[in-house]
Amino acid sequence: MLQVAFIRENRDDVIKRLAKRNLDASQMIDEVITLDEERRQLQTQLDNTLAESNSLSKEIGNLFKSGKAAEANELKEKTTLLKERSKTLGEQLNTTADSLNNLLYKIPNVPHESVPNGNSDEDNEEIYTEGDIPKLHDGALPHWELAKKYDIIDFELGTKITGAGFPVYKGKGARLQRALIAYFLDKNTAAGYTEYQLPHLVNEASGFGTGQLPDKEGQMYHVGEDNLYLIPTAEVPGTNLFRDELLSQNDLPIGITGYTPCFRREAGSYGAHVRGLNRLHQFDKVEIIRVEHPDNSYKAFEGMIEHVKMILRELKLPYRILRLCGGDVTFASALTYDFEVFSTAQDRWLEISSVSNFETFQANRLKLRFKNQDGKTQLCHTLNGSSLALPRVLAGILENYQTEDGIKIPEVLIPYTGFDKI
RNA sequence: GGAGAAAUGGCAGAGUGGUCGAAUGCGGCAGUCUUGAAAACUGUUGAGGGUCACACCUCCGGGGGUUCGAAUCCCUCUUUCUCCGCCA
Repeated sequence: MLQVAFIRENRDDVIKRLAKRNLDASQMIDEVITLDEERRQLQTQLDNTLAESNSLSKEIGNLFKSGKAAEANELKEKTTLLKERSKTLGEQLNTTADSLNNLLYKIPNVPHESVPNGNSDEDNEEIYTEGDIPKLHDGALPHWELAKKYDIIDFELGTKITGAGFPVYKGKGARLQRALIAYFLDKNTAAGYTEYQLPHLVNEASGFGTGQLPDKEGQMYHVGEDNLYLIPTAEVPGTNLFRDELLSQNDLPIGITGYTPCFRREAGSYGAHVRGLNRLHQFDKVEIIRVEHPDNSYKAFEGMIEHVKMILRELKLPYRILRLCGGDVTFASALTYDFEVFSTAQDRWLEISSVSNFETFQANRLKLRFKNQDGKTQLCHTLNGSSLALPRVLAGILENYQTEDGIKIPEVLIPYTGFDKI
């Protein structure tokens, strides 16, 4: 959520920058400013009322002590009126503050200046490509056919025991999955990220902290009896680790990584685009999360991009990087780069990583702050990225590494799989 | 699941109705000393709102209540610890 003071001081700029998201926020922004003024006014009135009754109370105490009970009782009557007034003002203040907050929840982050204009994923800007697209033999198959042919992933079995979008990995498929998780975690920890094992269910406060609530409630699985949510990404427990924290400058930067399954209710549309591993209700992902000094966050962002590039280079997968346009960048993010791997047999790019800088947007909700050099409290910047999401990497490997007599395993993974061919 | 105890600043930990936003220690910051560092010493140091700046207001796990006045008393919820039960 944006900071009110920032909105107040940069009204025109905020509206202009939000327009990049094809959002005319002028009305909302003005309402924020009005509500905020109202809130401050009420706060002042309440403060003054309370100040008055505080000083009366002191006086009464003193009078009682010096034995002037009659005078004290006289003053007591006065406080009744003040009490009523402060109660009314308090209620008004709460109402106003609630409306202000509800409105703030609806305003997305202001995009970074480098974010290109555009409406949809078609307007994203390709900024980098690497790797050769392999020439496959005749009769090369998409990964869901390969999965069946080599009996490594069983989609029907998943449907039987749970439902569509919950695949069952078998034999070498399961082992390859585990190999990828271990390999990614090793790469991330070697780069300085601390490994965490995080809960797969989170409470409501965590959902609010990273912005899944209140708006995207329907996208998470909800365990009603205990009012918990299945995580859609490790970003949620991982970032909420730092909720309500006041760090010292020396604690920064913080980098953590963790493997979790991810659960998403709205897994997507229909047809070939959601076949196989392309879109799932449950999938595995290794995530990297950073908490940074604001001055350093874009440098850290570049570092994360380089890190993911290095992994894809090692896996020898052809990929490209997109800078998401204003219409496609997610609600909380100021700048997002997507990584896509080329899935040769499907002849299309598949998103495998999304790296974002949220600047202070999440930190403001989380109350994640640090003491800067001058001893002042300041909001941190938060960032995260997939490093990496498993299913589509797996799809890319299966499709790009297929040969007429089996699927080869990328060299760097062989120590993890213990076999070099499926 | 049952019984008991507890929740206070970045951390540890005092504080049982007004003089408490809160002792003390640690940590942080600044300084003295030192070639430099450490140690020692001195000073400083909670968060949020509000203000040009002050004033002022709020916050002692969350919510409610008693009282002129609550960290302190009462109710309730949550969490933690100890003991018992169950258990991978």
